Order: sequence, then C-alpha cells, then structure tokens
Amino acid sequence: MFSPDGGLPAAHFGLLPEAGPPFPRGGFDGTAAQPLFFPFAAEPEATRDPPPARAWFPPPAGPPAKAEARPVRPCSQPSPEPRTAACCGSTWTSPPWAGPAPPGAATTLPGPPFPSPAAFPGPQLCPSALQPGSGGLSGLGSSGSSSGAASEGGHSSDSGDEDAPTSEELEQFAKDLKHKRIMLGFTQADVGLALGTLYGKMFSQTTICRFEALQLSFKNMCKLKPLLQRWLNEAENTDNMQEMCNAEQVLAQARKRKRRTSIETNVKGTLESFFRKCVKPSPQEISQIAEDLNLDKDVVRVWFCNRRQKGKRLLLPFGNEAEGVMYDMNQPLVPPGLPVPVTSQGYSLAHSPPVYMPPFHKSEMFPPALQPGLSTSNSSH
DNA sequence: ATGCATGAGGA
DNA sequence: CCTCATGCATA
Repeated sequence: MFSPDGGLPAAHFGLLPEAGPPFPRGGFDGTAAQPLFFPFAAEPEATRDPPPARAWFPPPAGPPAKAEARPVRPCSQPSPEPRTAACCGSTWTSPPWAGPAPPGAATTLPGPPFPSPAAFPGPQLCPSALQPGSGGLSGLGSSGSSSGAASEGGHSSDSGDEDAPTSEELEQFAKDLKHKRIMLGFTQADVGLALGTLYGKMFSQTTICRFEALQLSFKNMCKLKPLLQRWLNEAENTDNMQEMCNAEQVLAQARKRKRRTSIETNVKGTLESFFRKCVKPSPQEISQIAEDLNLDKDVVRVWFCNRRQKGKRLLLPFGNEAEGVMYDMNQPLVPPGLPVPVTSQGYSLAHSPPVYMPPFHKSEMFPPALQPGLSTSNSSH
C-alpha cells in the first residue's frame, strides 16, 4: 500500500521488478514477428555499471534450430501469426537490459542465445521503425522535434537519443527518473498527473511504475522518455510543481468498467497449465476451458492475452533465467526435463507437471484436477 | 507492484 | 480475434 499522495510511496530503491520470470519466449509466431532489438552493437558506455553480467547460456533442451518464423501451428489456429517481422517491433524481445552484452557473452553470442540472430540484418536499429510520431503522441512528438528540438539541455545534437535511445540510456534514465522523483518527493501518480498538466497527456501511476521498472516495450519506453525527461527538467528547476500534480482531476470516469474478476489461485494454476501447453488457444478451445473452469469465455480470452503480454514483458529481463528456461510455446507439450523456473507469482510451476500430455482433442485437453466446483477442496495446504 | 480490463489498430 | 499501450482496482 502506498499513500495516494499524502506521502511517499515507500520507495523501493534497489528493488528488482521481478525475480523470476514465469517464462520467456514469445512463441515463434509472435516472437519471430517481434524483431529482436539488439543494441549490442555499440555501447561505448563504459561508465555503466555492469552488474547484470549474467552469462547467457543456451537453452537446455530448447530447439534453437529455428532461424525463422515457422508456420507452426501452436494449437489449432490455422495460422498463428504470420507477421513478417518488420524491422522493429514493439516489445523488446531481446535483453536490452542484459547489459551491453558482456564481452565474453558477446563473443559467444553470435548465434546461441537466440534461434534467429541472423534474422536481422545487423545491429543497426531500424531507423524507420523508430519513427517518433509512430504512436498517438503526434502533437507531443512534434513539439519535441520541431519546436522544442533544441531543448533537452542541448546535447542531443547528433546523438539523437531522443529518437532512438539505446537500452542502456533508457535504463539509466529510468533509474535517474526514479531516484530524482523520490528525491523531489513525488509519487509515481504525481508524475503521471503532471504529464497531463504539462503536455495534455496524462498517465497513470501504473504506467510510470512500469516505465521505471522497465516493463514497457522498447518502443513504448522511447515514446515516453522525452515526456518524462521534460518533466524531470521541470521538476528540478521549478520550485512549485505541486500545482501541476494536484490540479486536474476532473476526469470523470463514468465508464462502466467490468469489475475485476479475481481468479482463484488453483484456477490460475490450471490456466497456467493450459498456457504451457498452448499459449494461444483457439476460440473454441477457449470456450472449452472457460466452460470447464466456470469462467466467462471473455475472461479466459483476456487472461491468455495478458499472459502472453506478460510473457513478452518478462522475456529475458537479464538474459539469465530466460534463456535457459524457455518453453517452446508452440509445442503442444513441454519438453521433459525442463528446469522449471520459479514464478514470482507463486504459480505451481514448481511441482513438476505431468510432463506428458497427449495432444489433446476437444475432449481430453484438460489436466486432472480442475473441477471448478471442487476448487476449495483442491487447494492443498 | 501487478492482475484483469478496455480500446485502438491491424489482418 | 490478436497485439499493444494503458489504466482501474487490488493484493
């Protein structure tokens, strides 16, 4: 719990966002599409502290043999997601934070970590994709590029980090932001609000939080950085910014938002099981699952969507756990002998699941122990 | 800090 | 329907 705005949000300084990603891998359907973002080309940045020097290790049993998006069918979808990888996607599929790719790792990097290192031309960031005005910040973007171009302390003359910050820069900035924000006594919510006051586009505490925790897609981070940068400048130079943070709250959320359904732990576990077998169940399968778990089909669908999103978000945060434990999301079953990762969520990934699950058909696709009605008696403890 | 939800935009 | 960016609500 944090105080809304009365006090500091119990700043967690050296707190890591996630200890153990449930699992990595976006699946070849989506991942392959999600162009890898490899800034490991040039990081003259020697000043950076290299703590994340975790060595990447190749997947234990992972099938890195796929260099290109294979038209494999995850479950029953006719075509998973034939998205031809553009140059730059949204979510950084690669470990931007993995540090400037430790020399050692870099040497051995040429191929191992990823199935498709050769998929992209080179370390070159995609210039076209990093287009500033790609999103909806057109107005803001323009201000930054056309009129306010000369802002930012006047250092961005040639580096152009405004347009294409490196992952290290983003990381640094995020840390900086958090630190200073706390120093100045602002909460994440304050910042989000201030952005609204300053630039007309408000953001929630959630977004600020995720930004600081580097849990947004690379693209998204790039988009938000300039705004936060400006806020930071303002906050540091302006004496009373309180106004900006406190003002403007008249946004009536008269929207009828569905009440958040709380999925029981054991049910989540079951969903997890399904997810491990198939990250993208067909609508019909979703219906099946939903019916079986006594959940709305929509709830299940959204759950899977969010799950996938989370999977990508937590994908290789630091190259460590992610690499080794990647499941083949497109495979109907999990390869045996996987070093089951420990999910921060506490999901039961720990107790080895029935590693063998026959290619389910519409009828027998459910693992034992998922009778919704028995949920209470099921939670063993 | 994170889980579930909404909505825009894309096939 | 999906992905992706975002946010309300909650643990």
